[in-house]
Amino acid sequence: MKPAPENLRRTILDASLDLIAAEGLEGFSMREVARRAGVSHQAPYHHFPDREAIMAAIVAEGFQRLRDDSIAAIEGESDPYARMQAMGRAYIRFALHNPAHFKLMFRSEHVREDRHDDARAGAQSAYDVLLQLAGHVAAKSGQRTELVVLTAWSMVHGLATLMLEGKLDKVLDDSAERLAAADAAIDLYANLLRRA
Amino acid sequence: MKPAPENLRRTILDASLDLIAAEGLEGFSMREVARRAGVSHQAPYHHFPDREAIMAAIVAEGFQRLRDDSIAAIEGESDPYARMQAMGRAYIRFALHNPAHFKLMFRSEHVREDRHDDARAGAQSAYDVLLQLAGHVAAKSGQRTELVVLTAWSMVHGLATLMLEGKLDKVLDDSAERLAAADAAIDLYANLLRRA
DNA sequence: GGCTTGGGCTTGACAGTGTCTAGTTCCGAA
DNA sequence: TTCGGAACTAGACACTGTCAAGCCCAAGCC
Repeated sequence: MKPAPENLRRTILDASLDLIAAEGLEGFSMREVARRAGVSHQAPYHHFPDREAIMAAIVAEGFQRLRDDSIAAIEGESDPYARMQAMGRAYIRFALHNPAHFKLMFRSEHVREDRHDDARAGAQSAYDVLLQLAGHVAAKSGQRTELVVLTAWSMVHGLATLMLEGKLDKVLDDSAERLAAADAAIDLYANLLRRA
Repeated sequence: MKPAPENLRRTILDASLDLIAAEGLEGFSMREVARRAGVSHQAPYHHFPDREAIMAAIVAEGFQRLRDDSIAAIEGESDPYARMQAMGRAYIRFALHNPAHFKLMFRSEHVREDRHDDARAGAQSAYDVLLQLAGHVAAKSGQRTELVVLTAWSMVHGLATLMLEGKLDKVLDDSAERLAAADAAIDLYANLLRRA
């Protein structure tokens, strides 16, 4: 009667992703995940030590997807500035299309990366892409690499966060307008750097 | 025997602020607040309809403090760019010195501003300061005001958020280094705009 | 005076949570 | 056939936010 042997772990992760996508981050609960997976409230504990471990696994997958999206986005471009802009657009789109997932990836009280190697490794792999791009931009613009990393990351992360938390809703009505505004901000940043 | 008539509301807010400062945002609970205020677990409900209302009141106070800090910081400067930089530094310092309070101000799942006039008004009053500064910067730099608002706010908010969530810990060790890096990022942004 | 009203507070309940401890069931190796 | 362990269930515990009653006391009115 068992549907398949070792896929409850995967089922739990998928149920978790569905749950936060549908109900938001605060709608996540071990027991609701178990209910959606069709198992007892204790079954998930056989595959994850605790609630945070499930979230850490989700965070790791999120960073891998973000990294993949970023790489796919920059492939079409050769100019360092254009590549950086492409990555920024991918970052914003990932955040706006997966709001709860994105939030979870950046909430240290939910997943403390120092105790979850998978989450930390995922984050690092996405960071590496940014670091490499920033190096080329820094070389061309004459800025320090660390400062390019810091400003570029902060810019797109701030855009994403403010939009996800609704802080820009009063000035940007629909999601198309938000995307356009974010792209314009990214363009301005890149152009300022280009002409530095 | 009553210490004073109508100060339990204030006591509850102070207890809440102490609690999140000490235990973080996730350490906040109605019952712990009541315990710290020395009253029964239901007493707070006599002054606030629910948990979210306490948080909304705290958020409102936070934005007022942020606004005051910003105004105090820009008073010493006359150049529009310098004033914008001063506000950015004040923003970062507020966030780093009051991490839980700052996070709460930007977490829409905890406080939905559309149902809490006090929180919305507080946020608006801080936003107004930014809007005015950005107007002057836009006039001097030839950029659109909305784009200056968006990029400046996103930059400092991204800096604050990434630092608070520990995402920059691996590259910025202590808090002095973090402050210096944030200031450098703000300076770079302002200087890029100056020479646009 | 007595009586009512209502604000401020307490007590007790309820459903929901994360997680601990004990089972139970089943399958493969000895 | 027995054993062992992996996968899972069931029950409990302390905690949460909030609803429903009730208690106490001062103010207002007869």
